[in-house]
Amino acid sequence: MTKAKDPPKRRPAAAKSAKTSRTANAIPAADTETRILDAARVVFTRAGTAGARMQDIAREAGVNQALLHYYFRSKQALADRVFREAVTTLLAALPGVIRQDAPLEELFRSFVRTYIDTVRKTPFLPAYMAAEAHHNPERVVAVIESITGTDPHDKSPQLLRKVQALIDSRVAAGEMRPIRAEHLMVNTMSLLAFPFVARSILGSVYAMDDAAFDRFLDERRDELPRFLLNAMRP
Amino acid sequence: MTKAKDPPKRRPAAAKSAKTSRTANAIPAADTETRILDAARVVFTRAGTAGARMQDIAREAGVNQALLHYYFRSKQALADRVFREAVTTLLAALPGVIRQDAPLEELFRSFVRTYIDTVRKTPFLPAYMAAEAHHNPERVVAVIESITGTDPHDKSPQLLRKVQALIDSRVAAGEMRPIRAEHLMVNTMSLLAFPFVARSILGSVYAMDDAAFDRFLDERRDELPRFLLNAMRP
DNA sequence: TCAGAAGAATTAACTGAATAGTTAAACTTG
DNA sequence: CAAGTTTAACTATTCAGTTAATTCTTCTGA
Repeated sequence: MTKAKDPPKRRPAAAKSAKTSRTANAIPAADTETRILDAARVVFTRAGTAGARMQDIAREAGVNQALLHYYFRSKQALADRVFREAVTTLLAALPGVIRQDAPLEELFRSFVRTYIDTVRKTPFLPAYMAAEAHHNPERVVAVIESITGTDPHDKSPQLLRKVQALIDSRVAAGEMRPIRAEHLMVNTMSLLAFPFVARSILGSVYAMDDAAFDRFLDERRDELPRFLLNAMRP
Repeated sequence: MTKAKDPPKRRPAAAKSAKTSRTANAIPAADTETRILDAARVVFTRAGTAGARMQDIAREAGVNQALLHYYFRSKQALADRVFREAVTTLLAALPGVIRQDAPLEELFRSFVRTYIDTVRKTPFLPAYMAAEAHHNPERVVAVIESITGTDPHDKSPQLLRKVQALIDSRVAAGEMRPIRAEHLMVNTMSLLAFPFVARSILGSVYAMDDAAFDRFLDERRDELPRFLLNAMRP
């Protein structure tokens, strides 16, 4: 495809005195690479990898199109970079370690709060990731593998067994009713992620603007732990 | 954009005797228009409108690329047709009339069964629709409006109030705990739709193949009504 | 302290490939 | 043969990526 030379990229010279003219765009002139990446994030998350145009990213960043290639070599490379960041952010929205002895109520609340509070800052990421994952499933495995350093194919059954063991001990203690780990995990993720995935639909069909969606999320921070806890009562 | 002539399309002559040669493709030769539409459905739902190529659709249908334009005028028109069908199918997956006096258990069960049993026949539709809706939100309103004949902006608050009234009466009867209609509806749709939207992720990360997903759905038909009913206990 | 060289950053203009869409002729069938 | 259908070959456009020249920044040494 593209030539196999080593990357032409060098670290841009440290500082940059006040930009004199920024093409019809009075942005405080951040680092160019950063501006491109920000622009790419906007355009890719809105239009998807296939729907995005390099020209649109360049315009959004207020730079020449050649600069995108100068800094990121190819559309694919730029898209991969943005996608990888998105996955990283979304993985970070799940509490990494959970206190196994904490009351159920606290567990659910911690999950809900961490997720909602993280993702609401970039509310279109889940829809973007879902779309990309649908159109290009292999990419997800590759990216997760390169982020976590482990093949999710190996790790996920392990996680599943661990969660199942946790559930089983709670069930034995009479704290919750039995359920398969798959379902509890999928149910939790469904309740957390779907409203974000369907954000556009809520917006266009239910006329839910940003403010209304924000209120909706505020309510949800309280509603969801209650909902989940109730659902799991013995 | 494209020229504004009236559509060149005519109804294809009724029948068609045995196709002699079908380009490296021994399909029983259905109606050409149908074959194209089937192919378009496959390609568009997999790759999305932006990612799909007319050439791929032509190949999948086993016809010349010019035929796609002969029957459907433009890529956009074909894409719209496929998207409209998808929305129609997904709307049909929601029980239209609900028996308002039925026990809660039956209501939830009917919702879950209708949705799962309908959508499992075309398990990639929700992911496709979510992706398209995300990349092109206005399209959803337009299509729903043209299908139902009413602006969803007008109809959705009405539905919301109706559901809220139903909830309130059940709450008064001591059958369920109070909840805002928005949340109950979003929660239900989340639990139903998300596993389909995340189908690719379940497949690639959790190595869930078609058979495993089918079993998962079978379990879910029983698990979800229980989960929802429990969650709503007073 | 400043000329000017070296290299990094940026641009306008271009190229080539992919791809949607068109046309005109050939084929099929009632 | 006539209307509808199908095809091969073509055109036009869009778009990722390249090139070569230009401007900006930093550094060197007299």
